[in-house]
Amino acid sequence: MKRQIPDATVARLPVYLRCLSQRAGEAVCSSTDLARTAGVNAAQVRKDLSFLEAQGVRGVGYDINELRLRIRRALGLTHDFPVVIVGAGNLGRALANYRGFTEWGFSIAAIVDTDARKVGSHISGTEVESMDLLEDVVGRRGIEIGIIAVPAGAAQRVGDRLAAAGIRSILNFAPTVITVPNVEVRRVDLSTELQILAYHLTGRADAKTT
Amino acid sequence: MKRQIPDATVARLPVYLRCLSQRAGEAVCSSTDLARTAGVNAAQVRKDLSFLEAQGVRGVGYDINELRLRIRRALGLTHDFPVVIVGAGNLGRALANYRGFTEWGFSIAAIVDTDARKVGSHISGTEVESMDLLEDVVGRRGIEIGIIAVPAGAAQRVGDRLAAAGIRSILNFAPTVITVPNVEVRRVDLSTELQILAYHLTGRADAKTT
DNA sequence: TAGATTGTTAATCGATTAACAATC
DNA sequence: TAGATTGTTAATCGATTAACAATC
Repeated sequence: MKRQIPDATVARLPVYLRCLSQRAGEAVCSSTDLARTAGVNAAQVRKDLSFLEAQGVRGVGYDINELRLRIRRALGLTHDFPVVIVGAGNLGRALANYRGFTEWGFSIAAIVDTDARKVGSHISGTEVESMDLLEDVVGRRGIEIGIIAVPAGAAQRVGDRLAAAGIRSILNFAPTVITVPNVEVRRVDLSTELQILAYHLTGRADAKTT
Repeated sequence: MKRQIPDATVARLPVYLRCLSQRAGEAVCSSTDLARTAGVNAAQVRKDLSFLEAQGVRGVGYDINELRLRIRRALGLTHDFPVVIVGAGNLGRALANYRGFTEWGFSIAAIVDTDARKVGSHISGTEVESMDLLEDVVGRRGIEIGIIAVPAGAAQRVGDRLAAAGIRSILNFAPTVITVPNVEVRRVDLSTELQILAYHLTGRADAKTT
């Protein structure tokens, strides 16, 4: 069962969830409405929601609370996911301070760093622990998701250690491509995004001169 | 001319660029090689590179320096892009400190914040200026790219102001969906990424119990 | 020449979307 | 009933990839 939600849909579900949270007062939302705020096609929304066996009401729309619940369930956000943040630099701190974590069912179970001066300090209520404890902490606290927020040079090594420790999903913020077999790695990279924007800037400049 | 590079290819070019930079010593790289490090199919690599009129040598591979140049040119990374960072909190600081900026031809032309206590301080050599100066600074320094690193509640307003100031591309790090007509907006969102990982974790858990 | 690898075709696959009957 | 909106089909579009002739 399950599993047949297309990747493209899975990538959009969190966006829908976010848009729906932003409509507190309202009780019902049409596919057209949701499509507009999410920036996609209305047919797309309906198609996506059909994978969740979402029950819209013809002539009315979707019950917002019901829909949010279904999306969460489809994404597997039914229990808490403990997360380890590796690296307590600027980025690691920014991530740890992001309070959206708990809002969506993720919790910072550990922050580790190699820098002895950082160990023992607290970020957003979590104590920074020694990188030496990584495997220990991951195992003991049942952590399944690792966030890499270390310099590029250290990222691959961290990825390897996370994998060896039993982590199954990695979010890599280090500006480098890492390879970790049997682990789902997602990369978030500022310069990649900037470069894509640059392409479109250039494209539109061309269009103007044409 | 140009413009006919598919979106999917454009999104991969920065990855290739990154992978190629990581192979300093070497002079030549085959599509199979590059595909492995980039985590894609070798035919995909060749197809992508064919849009750049890249000249590989049969039986040998691609000249790394030549290829990097072509990718940069295709992406429009031929001149410097001044960037404004809006928000000098944890995230804004992390972004400003990221030295990959200049490496890829982007420069931090301004950092602005509403907090008077932050104005005047320096981040990575750039002075934080008052948010009131946003439009002024964007116009005067010819800034085309804006990075939003403010709390969710302020993001839409910042987006509107950036657009009004003439910005044509926005990278939105605020955990909210914003709508800005006629502006290319890309969203980078930690919780979206985590939620996608969560889906796959759940999926694999199912697979194991089956 | 033999081995390797490109460039490109063509088949396949997956994702998007217009359209409309069903129905609240 | 009339108006609105869903759920789904089917057409279209775009992206991926195997395969292989070309050729270094």
